[in-house]
Amino acid sequence: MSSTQTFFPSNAPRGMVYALVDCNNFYVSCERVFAPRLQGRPVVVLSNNDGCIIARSEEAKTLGIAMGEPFHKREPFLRREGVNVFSSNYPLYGDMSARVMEALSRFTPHQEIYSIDECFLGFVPAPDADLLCTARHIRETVRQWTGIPVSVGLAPTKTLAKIANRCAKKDPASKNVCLLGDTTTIKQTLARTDVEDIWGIGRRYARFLHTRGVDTGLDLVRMPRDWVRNHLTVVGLQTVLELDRQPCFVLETTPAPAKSIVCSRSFGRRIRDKQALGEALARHIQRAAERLRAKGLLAHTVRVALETNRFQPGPQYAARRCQTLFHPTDATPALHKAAQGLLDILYRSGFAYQKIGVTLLELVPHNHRQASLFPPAAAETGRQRDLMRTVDHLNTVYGRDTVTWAASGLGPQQWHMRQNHVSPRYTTAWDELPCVG
DNA sequence: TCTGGGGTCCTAGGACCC
DNA sequence: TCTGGGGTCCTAGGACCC
Repeated sequence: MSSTQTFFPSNAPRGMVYALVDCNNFYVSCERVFAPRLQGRPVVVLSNNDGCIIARSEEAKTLGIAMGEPFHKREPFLRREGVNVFSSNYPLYGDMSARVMEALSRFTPHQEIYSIDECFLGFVPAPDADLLCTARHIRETVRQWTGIPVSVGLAPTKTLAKIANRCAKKDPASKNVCLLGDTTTIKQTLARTDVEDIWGIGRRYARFLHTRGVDTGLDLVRMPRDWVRNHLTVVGLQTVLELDRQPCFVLETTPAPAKSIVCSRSFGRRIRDKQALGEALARHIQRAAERLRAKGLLAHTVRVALETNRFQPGPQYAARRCQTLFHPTDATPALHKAAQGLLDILYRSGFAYQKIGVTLLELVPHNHRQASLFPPAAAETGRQRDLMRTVDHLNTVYGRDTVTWAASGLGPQQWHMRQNHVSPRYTTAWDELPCVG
């Protein structure tokens, strides 16, 4: 890549127009749909384990509550200010997300669901007025159908669409819709955008860039390409090209197959005992295997990671280790056996553990089982598959963990996570009805 | 007492092979 | 005195995202 500048060429061809639709304060908005009394009041939603604050209403932001703050440090303040606090309720948010995405799919066949609360849409180029009209229509439709407010940013690349979306959210005059179309507008906007607010520039890169006097998007796009490549890797280079209106990130309309499945949780309180760690690990394996089967995949490698609380003073311990299986599998018992073997190797007595996690790697589609010199007996895998299918079916119909493995513990679970402020599963609570008994 | 979880990608360095 | 070089695989670590 040469360092020749292609800084806003006046004859740049116009390709697709990208829209980024982002739900405003999504988790908070979901809670508000079912509790309208929360409108206009400060609301926060906590991470798993009630650890950090991960979503804030505008009113909560105004109170000076930051993203990612530890809940326990802020709890007295939140109480004093009368802030409404919710544990995260992913079944609810997932369901609301699906409704939003369904509404968006009506506007174009070019849709990339980027995250639980964000979606890229692709449109053919059109006059600015028409694009803005479509954006407003999207906003109204989603609000009407789901109750969720969204912002829409439009631009010639995904990275610029992200910036446009940010403008749509921040500038009240925009009414949550913003188009970055012509060169002048893009340039002016980049000059007002700090590098840390650019998609792909995280905290570390931002700090580095500031030390070099690169403070805004406009500063960044003016840097020599080789310099960017050397200091920010090829990914950073793509980001810079995108700021320069050259699309590098295309619309991924079909989701790529998963490459890994992680299941990992902090404990509600510290665990010293290997038996309890084993039970928590067994539970993670169960979850991970369920997700693996739901995706129609087999895992070839299992990884277990174990760690103590890195925020505590004194000696801490963290370790992880993989085991590759002889045959890829989606059977809970085989994955469980591998994971427990890894725990035996990793466990050190005398530590207070904070977290254990499992990762399934080298995932392959289950119908593409690689030809093996020593294939597992067909009858055996058939029986196992039937068993797993039955377990998954029962758990789907009668609720999570209706059928479970003894290895995950039958007594009270000292490792269970905290979740003290959870709202009802308004839209998916059927699996908790008393008739299940 | 209490600091999330689930992902992806890139790079560097070591081991090993020919 | 001289001590290759290129390819691949693996792992760890670092960076980013939501």
